[in-house]
Amino acid sequence: MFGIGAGVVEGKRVLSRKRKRVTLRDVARHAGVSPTAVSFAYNSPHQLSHATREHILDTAESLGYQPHPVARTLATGRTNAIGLLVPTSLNWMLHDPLFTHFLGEVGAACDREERRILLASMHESWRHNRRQSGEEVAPITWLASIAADGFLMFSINRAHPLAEAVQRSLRPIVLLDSADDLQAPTFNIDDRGGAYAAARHLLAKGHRQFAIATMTPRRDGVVIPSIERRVQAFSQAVEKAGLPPSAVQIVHARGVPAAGHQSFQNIWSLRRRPTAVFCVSDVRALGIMSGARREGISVPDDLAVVGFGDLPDASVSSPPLTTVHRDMD
Amino acid sequence: MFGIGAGVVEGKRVLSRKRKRVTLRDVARHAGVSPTAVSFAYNSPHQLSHATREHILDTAESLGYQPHPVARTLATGRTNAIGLLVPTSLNWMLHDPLFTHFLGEVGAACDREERRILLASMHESWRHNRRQSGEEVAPITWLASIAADGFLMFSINRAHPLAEAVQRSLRPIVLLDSADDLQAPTFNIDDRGGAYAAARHLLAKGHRQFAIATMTPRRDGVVIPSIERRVQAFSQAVEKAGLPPSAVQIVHARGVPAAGHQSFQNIWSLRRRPTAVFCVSDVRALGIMSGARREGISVPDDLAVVGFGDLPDASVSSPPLTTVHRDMD
DNA sequence: CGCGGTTAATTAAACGGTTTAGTAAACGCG
DNA sequence: CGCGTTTACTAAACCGTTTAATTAACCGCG
Repeated sequence: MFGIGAGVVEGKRVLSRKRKRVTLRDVARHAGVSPTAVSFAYNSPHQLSHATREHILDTAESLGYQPHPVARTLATGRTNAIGLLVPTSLNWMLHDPLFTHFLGEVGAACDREERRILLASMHESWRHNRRQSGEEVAPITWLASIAADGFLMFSINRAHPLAEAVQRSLRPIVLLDSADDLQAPTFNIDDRGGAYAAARHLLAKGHRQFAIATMTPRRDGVVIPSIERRVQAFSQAVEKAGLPPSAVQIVHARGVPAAGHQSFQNIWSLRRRPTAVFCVSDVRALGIMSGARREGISVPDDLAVVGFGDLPDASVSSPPLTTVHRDMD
Repeated sequence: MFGIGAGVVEGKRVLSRKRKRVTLRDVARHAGVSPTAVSFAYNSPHQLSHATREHILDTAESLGYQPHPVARTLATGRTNAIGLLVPTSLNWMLHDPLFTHFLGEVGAACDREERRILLASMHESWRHNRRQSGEEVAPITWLASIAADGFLMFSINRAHPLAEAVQRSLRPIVLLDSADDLQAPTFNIDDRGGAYAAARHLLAKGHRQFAIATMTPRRDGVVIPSIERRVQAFSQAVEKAGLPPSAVQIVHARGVPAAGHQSFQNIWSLRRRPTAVFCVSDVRALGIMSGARREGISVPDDLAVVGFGDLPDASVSSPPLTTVHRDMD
């Protein structure tokens, strides 16, 4: 326990360490002020004299100091990130044009106010964990592990295992494209109304035999609510018009829009050949129209095709939609 | 300074405070062990006897304890997030099918290993900051403010103001869709090769007058490299074949794919009417084909249309592409 | 000169974990 | 029994900030 000995050891350490991070304290020491002063220089300049502030900032720059975002977060409680929670793999989500649209808007809103988006998908991570550790991660724990100030949840409804945990969370939540039965602000697109209008339109034109072109369902039964609502609303509208359930046939298409030709053939070869097709999205409709024409089938004479315009530049053929342009709190 | 007095005050506080977070220390106190032991119970079970560990975990659960992710990060240095840096607003980025594809793949890779994606766009935030505070944020500072273990940079090339700062960063970096002149691992798609092949194909078929259908350029001059490369390579291939620069006309289209009709008309009404169109993406090609047919123009007899298949389910009409399926380190 | 009131800067206590070094008890072994 | 090793656990330092409470200095005023 010799003072000098300790000093030497410390000196050696500093030299031997690869690249020690420059901390706020280092700046303070070099500038001959207290750590608090350095913090003030960045966060509340009015507490410092102009000269001191300048001096501190100069020192900081010459040392190459960069504030540590995580330490700052720990002290302030603010992350500057909002968590975007999606029910399945991103991979799959990006097929949903509604999601893409929302993601874009949220992104714009975020970098307008110097925030970031933290993307987390809840599906895969649960499965993974269960397998690896043998212990299932509770939804609430999973949620707690995400360093975000608030959450945006896409396509979560009451049935989702996370729904309950979310309520108990103390952080603010906004739901996107969800059944609005959770106690939180919600933004949706008028899927039902749009699909319903499309059906009315086609019925008015005299069509009596329909096909719905939608996505191939996942094996695990996870659905995309917006798509689901469109399919249901369309079917219901037809049923309400007094037609039998067989008047609507649902056709699944692999990919969009490239597989349009295949999609069309699936539709065209149905036992009860439809006179009109309702597509759950516009790209899908374009693919099918293109496929039809390659076969020499005239649209809309031989086959009427209606899309769903969920993109900002809403298409010609689509029923109206309630567009949502809102940024987050 | 009365012991009892202090106790009362503390008691009052605990009651009055809204909802104090349960910390690791609280668990330790209730379980009658040291904080270290609690930490061990979660992070290195082998250091504890089975009985103690169980006891600690039970106590933790009964108290509703959840580890604080930020504190953990501060102590360990690991964020479990990778930063995905994009050059412009997300809004705009999502128009790039290549980006969407990558984003999906990265997302899948991430939730495979319990990680998250932190999305940050560098363009808007800089502009914003400059205006607000009067002081420009240095790229290096901006980079340092992102709490991520490593970075994925999309469409960054040497000209970008961030490029230099990135090199100096101590965190690992992977470049996506970039000019490969930075010292880092890179993943690209063969844009040049694909576009070149498309041009050769059309030339071989006898076409001599072309149009390129691409995106409307941004006012601020920011470009999408992958798209840019395709346009350039196509033009070069035509030029190399001995045709004059006027043999290639570039047409900008507003939206995809809905605006296909408008796009087609723009092309068809060109002074030198082309016999073939090269589209920088597949959806665009579909839109234009659809527009052409509405006007009774036959594809490919009157007008040949070629797309660029950058989606996983590569289309019929597209030249081959180098597909990339790699997850991150 | 003594007294409030600013201003400029400091001290010390959070924030909530991890990790190194260390200790006491139990264990193995000749 | 003496000695080295393992086991189970703890004390204290650390990660890098913010912020409430406090002090020192200076100013004008009656």
